[in-house]
Amino acid sequence: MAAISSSPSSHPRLRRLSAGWSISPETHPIFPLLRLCRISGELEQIHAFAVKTGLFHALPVSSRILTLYCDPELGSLGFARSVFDQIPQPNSFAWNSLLKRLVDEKRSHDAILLFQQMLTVSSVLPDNYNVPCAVKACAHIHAFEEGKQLHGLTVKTRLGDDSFVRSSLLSFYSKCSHLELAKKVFDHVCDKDLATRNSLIDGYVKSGNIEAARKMFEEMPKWDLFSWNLMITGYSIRGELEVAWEFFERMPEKNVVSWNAMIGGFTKNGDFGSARRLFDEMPYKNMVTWNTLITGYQKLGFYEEALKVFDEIFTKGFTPNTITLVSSLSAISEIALVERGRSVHMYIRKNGLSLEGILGTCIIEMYSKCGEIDSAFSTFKEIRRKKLGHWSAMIMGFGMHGMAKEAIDLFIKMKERGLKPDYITFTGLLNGFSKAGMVDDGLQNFELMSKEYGIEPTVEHYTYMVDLLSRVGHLEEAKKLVYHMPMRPKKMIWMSLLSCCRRYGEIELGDLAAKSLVEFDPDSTAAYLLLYNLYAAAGLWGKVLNPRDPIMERRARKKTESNSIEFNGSVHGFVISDHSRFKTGETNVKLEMRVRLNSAGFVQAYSRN
DNA sequence: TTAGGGTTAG
Repeated sequence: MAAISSSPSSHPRLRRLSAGWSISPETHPIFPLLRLCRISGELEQIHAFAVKTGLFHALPVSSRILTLYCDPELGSLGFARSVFDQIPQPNSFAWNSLLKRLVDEKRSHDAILLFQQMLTVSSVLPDNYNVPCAVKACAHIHAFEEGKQLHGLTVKTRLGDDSFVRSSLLSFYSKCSHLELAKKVFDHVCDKDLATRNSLIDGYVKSGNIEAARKMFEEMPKWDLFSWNLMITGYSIRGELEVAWEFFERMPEKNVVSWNAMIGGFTKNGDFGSARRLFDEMPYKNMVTWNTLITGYQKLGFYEEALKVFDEIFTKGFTPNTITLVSSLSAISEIALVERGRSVHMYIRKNGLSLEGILGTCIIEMYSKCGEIDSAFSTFKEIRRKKLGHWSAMIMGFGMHGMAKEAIDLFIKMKERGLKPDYITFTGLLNGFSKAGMVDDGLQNFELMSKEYGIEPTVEHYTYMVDLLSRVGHLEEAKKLVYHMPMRPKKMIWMSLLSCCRRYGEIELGDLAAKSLVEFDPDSTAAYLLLYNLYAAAGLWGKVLNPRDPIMERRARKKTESNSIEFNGSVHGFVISDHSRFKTGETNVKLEMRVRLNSAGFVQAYSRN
């Protein structure tokens, strides 16, 4: 209540009001005053006045005050919540306002909990205002079971006749990828309004059925902005940018979402020139605009470009949000720019942003990938309420640094805290076993994962298992695993196998791995280098020099590939070389990258400050 | 005129 410190008599309108009005909530002039309230300072003064005069005890007054605090322009969520807690028996307006604010701020779990709390501790019933909010929260986090229960509730209470309730359910099923259920809800709606139709279009768009989306769009009696924006998104997802552009140009009115959707279409399809042109031309930008550009660059591997845009945000007077920081940290991790990562960490700390969410996970991951496992661990220890993501990121960090013992210890502690590991946790753990060459533990946990936790191994899990088996020379078992895995092996699997074949002189299997590697990437320099080393190590110079060998032939037209790493304030670049030795020079970089680079025949080629 | 559903960034 620190904000309610000013005297109620300081406000001219309040001075008049406090002069002896009897407290009759329905007719009291505080109501027109509340309606006129536009800025937080005014609201705080009216609030203070209501508390001091006892008017706040009247539910119509307190609920109106709360509703105003729930407006993001007038109050923070924390403050709204504390005002809510001051109301002994909140009415439906109070519950619904707070619920809406939670949903708008994407606090979906809290919103669902609040709705449940409302049903159990208050006499407020589910209605056509709060049910759509609760359904929206379920849609956001894909809480399918909870959403279905709400659907059941609407059937029992006949709330399903309401168009808001219906469209929220329709959108929920669309977002949970149950389009058949969405269509079922849609077919039962008598008055199909714009939002209802748009929800279904969204479902079609997200499931890639652009034809159905277009049919629906064309059959609509009228469009508004949402419909057009959905079509732009739909064609962008399909990579049909010309059609997306047609919609963008044809629409009678554009808003920031239209521009963002079109920019997103360009970035997703790698046309950064058009994306940037549109970005520079648009009349108004929001944080989604900036994030669209940053994530676009980051996802396609243009990390430095992503970080340039990140810097630009500050010069243009915008404030990065969680998504901006997540994407930028991801770019920083990929190119291991630890000093940049540290400055983002400082920014987070300085601005009081919590590490208890995804940002904590990103910082741990960033330090781990940049080789600073100690900083990663001290960040991890700093986080008070650790979530599964933090544990998994730290296990992954230890894993990639070959610190299998630390990874296992953490895994055990995590389970002791009652947390259930997920597929990411096991990815980190198996990576640790593979780096440390711990076959028995690796195999045991690989089995435990599906048997005890019901987690089906992904291609990453298989990759680390193949890597582990190959490293210790169990090449036949590794080969068997590759042939028995239910999905197509990825490039890394063949790389591991091939590099270990060199070490153990397994020419035949190495040949096979190299050919499979080339199938993925016909210009794979790594395949050539690994195979070259394999033949050379076995003294098979005839094969090395055979110009008709399709793999060896690539030597002549191989491209120069480069990578970089920041260490001690300098950026160190690496290019692929014919030499298989990895000369680290002065730098003693503790990174798994070093191991990978080594096996792929990289050498340090240049350094710049 | 105290409260609600559908679009863009992870």
